Amino acid sequence: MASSRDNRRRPSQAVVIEEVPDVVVQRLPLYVRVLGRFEANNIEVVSSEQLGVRLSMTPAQIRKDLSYFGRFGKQGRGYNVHHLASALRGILGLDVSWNAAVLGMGRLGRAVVSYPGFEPEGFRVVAAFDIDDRLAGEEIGGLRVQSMREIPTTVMSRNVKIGIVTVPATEAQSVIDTLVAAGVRSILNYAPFSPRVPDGVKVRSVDPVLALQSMTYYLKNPSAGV
Amino acid sequence: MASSRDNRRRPSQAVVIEEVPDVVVQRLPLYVRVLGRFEANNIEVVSSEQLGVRLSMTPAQIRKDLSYFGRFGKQGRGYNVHHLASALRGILGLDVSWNAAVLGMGRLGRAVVSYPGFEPEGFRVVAAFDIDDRLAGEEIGGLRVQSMREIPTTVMSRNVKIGIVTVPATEAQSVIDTLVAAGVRSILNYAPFSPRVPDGVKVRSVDPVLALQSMTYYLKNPSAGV
DNA sequence: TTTTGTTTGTGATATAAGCCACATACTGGC
DNA sequence: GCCAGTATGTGGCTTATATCACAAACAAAA
Repeated sequence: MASSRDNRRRPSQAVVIEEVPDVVVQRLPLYVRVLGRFEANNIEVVSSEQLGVRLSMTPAQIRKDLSYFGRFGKQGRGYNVHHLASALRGILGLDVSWNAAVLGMGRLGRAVVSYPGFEPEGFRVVAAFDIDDRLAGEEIGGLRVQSMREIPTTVMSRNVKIGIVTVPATEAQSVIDTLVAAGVRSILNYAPFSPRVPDGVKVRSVDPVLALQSMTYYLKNPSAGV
Repeated sequence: MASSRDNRRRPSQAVVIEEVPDVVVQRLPLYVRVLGRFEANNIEVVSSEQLGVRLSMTPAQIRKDLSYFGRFGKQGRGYNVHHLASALRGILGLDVSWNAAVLGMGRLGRAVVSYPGFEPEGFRVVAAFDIDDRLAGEEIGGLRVQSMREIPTTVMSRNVKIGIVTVPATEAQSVIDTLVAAGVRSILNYAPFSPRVPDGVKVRSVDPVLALQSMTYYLKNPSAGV
């Protein structure tokens, strides 16, 4: 029945950029990660089926997600691992380095500054701040700790694009406000609270306690959630 | 993969317990947290409006979520803070303590074992394991490190309900399989990979790198995502 | 008691996300 | 060149999630 195929592409005028849902954006790094594993194993081609198995998701979802950004596969064959991986890295901006500042030099902040997992992924911690001015001047993980008052100037001078917030929950909102005022638009929040930020600023929270607290529901109630 | 075998409706089966969506369960601890703040400030009554402001969500959503579990509010007045908080703690199983084991005694595992944020919330790390048997016997954060071979017996004997996985990504799946085989049904995963677990097992992953990698999309493409 | 001002709880509705299924396109074998 | 086998890309449908909007319930004031 459906034999009408006059849905040809219109020329690139009136470019209505289809908005990509945030859920999709959040999954892209997942794809980059497994593709990286395939690359490391010298596998040249993968299907959405294979990716789906690795990621516990349906092949259809992977294909749909990718289709927001282009056509990367070949029918009957699959995706070229290297080609797709670098395309996605480009889309996500993972082909360049990003500078971050850590806010809060307590136990957690120190751990983050010396965490070896950021650098290889292109995230560079280039500044460290603490509320306690007595810490200022001390050196932690190769960085001189600065006063929070220096946030605006340092964000500018060191091209800081990401703030990593490790202060106590009570201080976190004001630190975030300062960051935002300084022009930071991406925040990784470790403080156990719900940040409020204006439009145009993205926050992602890391909160293991919250994760545990929602799992106990299923421990207590095993019949739920399959 | 997801083998749903028989999707036919059973109209005769009247006892359809309304399943609570996982998104809702994941938000409950958020409510508990803000209610705790209100409690600490000796505020006795809050409205869904006030909660919504603190959590950056709509009042309607909060009310809908709560309605899955009962009727906790009074029209024209709002919710009794203490009453609602303890009701939710009960629902989530946060009124009792839970024992956890940490798997992997590297940098991250050690940090987790000595992280002071779990105990006050009722999560007790009662066992520590490492793949490297040479570590076995050493004491870290007051716990004797055990060989992974001891997982089944220790999970039983110490009533471990939660596994906290801090081994490298390459080892993580096999460690999780072992945990699951030993009867653990809640896993907090710090390893940068996508775990596969059978039905009935819950996993939540903590993955700061993934969070950063999805935010760079918006840094690169500021027009997107409001 | 009645009225006014709130705020809940929830059906109904709107929006978003996920999945199916198939036409289309490519590969490899013969 | 042709056929068999395979896997993409996507329109359309289904399912899940979020929001709306309003009757019901309560408090406080008159």
